[in-house]
Amino acid sequence: MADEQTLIEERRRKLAALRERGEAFPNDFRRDALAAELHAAYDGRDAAALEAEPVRVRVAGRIVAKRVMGKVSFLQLQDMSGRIQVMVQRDAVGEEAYREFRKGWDVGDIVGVEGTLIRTRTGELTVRAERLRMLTKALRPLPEKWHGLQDQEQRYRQRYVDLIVNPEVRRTFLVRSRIVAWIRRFLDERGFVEVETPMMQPIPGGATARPFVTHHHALDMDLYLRIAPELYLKRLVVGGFEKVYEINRNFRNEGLSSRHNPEFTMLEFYWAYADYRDLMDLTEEMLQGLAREVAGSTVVRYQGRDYDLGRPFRRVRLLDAILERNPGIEARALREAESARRVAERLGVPVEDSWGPGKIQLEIFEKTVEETLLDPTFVTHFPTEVSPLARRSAEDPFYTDRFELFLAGREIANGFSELNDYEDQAERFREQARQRAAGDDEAMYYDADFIRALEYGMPPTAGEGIGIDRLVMFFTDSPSIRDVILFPHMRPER
RNA sequence: GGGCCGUUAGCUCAGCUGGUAGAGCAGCGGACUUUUAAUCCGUCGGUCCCAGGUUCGAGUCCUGGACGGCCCA
Repeated sequence: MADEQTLIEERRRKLAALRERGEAFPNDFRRDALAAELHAAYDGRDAAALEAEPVRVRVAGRIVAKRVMGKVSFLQLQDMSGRIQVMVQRDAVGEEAYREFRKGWDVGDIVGVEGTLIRTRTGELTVRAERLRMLTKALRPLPEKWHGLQDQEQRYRQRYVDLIVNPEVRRTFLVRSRIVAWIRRFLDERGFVEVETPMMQPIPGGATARPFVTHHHALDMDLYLRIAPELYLKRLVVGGFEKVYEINRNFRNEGLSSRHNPEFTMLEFYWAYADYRDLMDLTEEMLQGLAREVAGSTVVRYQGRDYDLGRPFRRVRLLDAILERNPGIEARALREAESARRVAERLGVPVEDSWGPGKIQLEIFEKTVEETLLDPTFVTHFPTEVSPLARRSAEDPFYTDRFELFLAGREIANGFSELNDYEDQAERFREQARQRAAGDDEAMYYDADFIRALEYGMPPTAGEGIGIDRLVMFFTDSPSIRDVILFPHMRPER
């Protein structure tokens, strides 16, 4: 009796008996306590104190352990808050109920228990049962109690099982929830307004990435799942939402990896009458606050290394970061396509013929510098060529007033002073459209309505995007993005 | 897309140079009135990921494929 079907048959038999008695799926049990609440309130009370002043409780949850001793038995009950032990004595619940409990209850079932708090001989706070209720009979057996569910594939495909048996998984997603809630509070407190903009867009914009396409039947037109909310949020800044943000999903049609899921969560916020330096200051403040909230300290351990978010983050220009990492390169050589290409080739960085010096600089940076940036670092002044929505630097229009924040070798945030010169923006769109026509399917589309919006006048504004999933990875010490997404994308099961 | 690794009972894992597949947990039957991976006795349980091939004989060797993990692009 151990292949899966037989185990299920066995439980089906127990369920049939419940149905016969009309006790199969009751909905009238009301609990009045959670496991964690009981521990918090009574862990300090010894056996005598609990006996002197009896505390009656009703708890409910999933059976995660069952230890049958004879005429007394023990259960571990797991609810949303944690675990609490239950003691079932034949003489306390009656012979019939005790028999039903012994024969009919399995690990995995969801039950309700009414009883009194006691402390056992070994000192564990325990509900001594007086009444027992089967609430939901489980048909399928749970994975082994000691090792839990190890198989990565099954953990992702059947996250519900993973959550039942691997407590650290639940913790990760609780932290995720706290991070998002904390960020909302942080922005709300500073006067930012949360909005929701289209997930389905006629023209995908705001980032360079391949979009997913879908079709609207009534309108008979293709729509794109958004790759970023940026152009809509800036329309709102035009409309007078001078501090605005959105936390929501983006979709990008690219490969899967431990750092990429086709849908991921992004915070984007826009702040009128501010520039990219204000953003860096705010970002520092946000991450330090988050660290204190989530880790209890500005020193956070990730994958065996300590990261100190308490000190001001390093700020370095992209060009300087390249030169620092690749000694012997002449800065001037990177300003012109021909010579920049030769530098890239010397460094073993493959480049395409269509790339200008800006794209080549970015590529050299990504291939030789990015993963070395462990401690939080703002890399500033990205080339205009690869920043079609960012404001040019006043001192050198080859670059923009833009930064990316790197942490543990990964890009966490991307922000810049927004381009509000509609003529420059129109020209940048035209350049993107040219590249698209030349075969770059990540290049942007010309968005005429966005230009029209800018022509009404957008105040000088700074805007930033922060990848929530990567942030959660960092704060939960998770090596893979799949560990912080409840249902990561997988190929279909056979 | 490429390289490496993995897939054996519901779960966690063994299985050597090829000789008809094992353990623990879970299940089932029994003992046991304070257990903590409870313990003890007995017992059931297999599409060895799939399809070919080599061989007297394949979980094991070869080829192809599926899915997953890690690394690279």
